[in-house]
Amino acid sequence: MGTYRIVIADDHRLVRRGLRMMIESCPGLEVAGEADDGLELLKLLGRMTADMVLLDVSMPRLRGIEAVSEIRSLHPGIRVLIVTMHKRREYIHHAFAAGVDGYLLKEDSDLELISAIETVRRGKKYLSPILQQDLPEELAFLLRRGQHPQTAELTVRESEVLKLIADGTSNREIADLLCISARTVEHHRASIMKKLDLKSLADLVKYAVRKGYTSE
Amino acid sequence: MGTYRIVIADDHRLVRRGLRMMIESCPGLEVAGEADDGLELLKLLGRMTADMVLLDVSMPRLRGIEAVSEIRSLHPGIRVLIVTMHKRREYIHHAFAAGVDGYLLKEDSDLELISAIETVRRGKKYLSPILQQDLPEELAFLLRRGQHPQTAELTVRESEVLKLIADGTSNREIADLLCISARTVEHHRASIMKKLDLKSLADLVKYAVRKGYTSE
DNA sequence: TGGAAACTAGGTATTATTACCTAGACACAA
DNA sequence: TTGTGTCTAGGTAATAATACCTAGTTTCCA
Repeated sequence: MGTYRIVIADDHRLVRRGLRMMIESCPGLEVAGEADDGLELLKLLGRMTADMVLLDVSMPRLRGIEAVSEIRSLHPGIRVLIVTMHKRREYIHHAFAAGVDGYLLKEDSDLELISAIETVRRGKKYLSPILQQDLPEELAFLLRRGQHPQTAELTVRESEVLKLIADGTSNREIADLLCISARTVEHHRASIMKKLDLKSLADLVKYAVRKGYTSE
Repeated sequence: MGTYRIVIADDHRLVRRGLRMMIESCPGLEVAGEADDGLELLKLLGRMTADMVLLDVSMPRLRGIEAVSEIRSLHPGIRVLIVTMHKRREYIHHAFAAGVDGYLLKEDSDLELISAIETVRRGKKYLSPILQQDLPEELAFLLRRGQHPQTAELTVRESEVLKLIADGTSNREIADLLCISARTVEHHRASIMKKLDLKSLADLVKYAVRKGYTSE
């Protein structure tokens, strides 16, 4: 049997090049291809075989996390290891919910990269040691079982409120627009923050922008 | 005379590692040290000699661009090459205004990296070929002369405050971080809103994200 | 050597947000 | 039918932000 074939998907060529050098310095591992966004990756996987994908979650066009679902359904045998700069709990949740096998940070060492690849290769879940401190019990529990945690889904009403907040509308104004009391808006707001594990209005706005709730 | 000594400053160890491998595969170049944020970098430069710094502009603590001014005044002989994912014109303006010698993108190739290092080493300005298309005439003109374009309506202090606000830091916390009174932070905040004609915190956060003041 | 701009910080008052509760009406599913 | 979840809305309190002021110090440039 041959070497273990890895595909690298990251929008930065320098980063791909660096990862390739690290991986290929390791006997038994081979970089079978590179893609610079999610669509490229899917095309690539359609015309070649691979054992594992190293995936950055912040790529243009098809975003990493969304690409995972596609890979899962089209190529269920391929293991997916996220390699990213994002440390937010929400990201980790989404990733494992989408079915990834491992989650590594770009601030981890090259030794940790190889360790992550080997762990995932053996069929185990992997999470960067940097993120394992103060891991919520729920996620830790599910990780141990290789199951997927629930992702936070916003209700229709919460989405409406989120959009308005991210547009700079105050609770009072939202209340008038939606013809509900300001207290109810406050309640929705609090629910959103809790569900998404957001600490500040700034986080909420950034989340809304990333997820396309805002017009710009 | 010895090899050309380069220091790498980037908050992601995997990226540093990759850059180091690429640089060290090139005879005559040596990686003399690594730093994972601006403060570390300045400490490092204080106790060793280096010829060039490879700098990511989105590091925590001391942001890359601000670190450049420090390097410029403390170690005027050291060349600074920015290596970043940011393609926005404001970033490039800021960088050259702060006195960097070159600006490379993470999506450039490893060959381009070496080419950039060699160009800057010879005392010439370097800008990633990806960014050279539709370069505004003003910037092109100034680049040819090695002069610095005008930047930003925001002051240095205001930029610091803006970044912190957009990261979800409260006025009270910002005051503690910057060792000034909360009133002063409020003043800066108001100035920012007025200067940029922003109506809400949400607008401010979106502006900060667009302009790259935040890390994500 | 003026003057402008930046950074600092205080006063006062109003408005907004957040953090804790409780709780009724309604829909939908086990 | 008995939950579960959503949407609604109230109480109370503390904390944060905003909108108006004034004003001293420093820094830098014309």
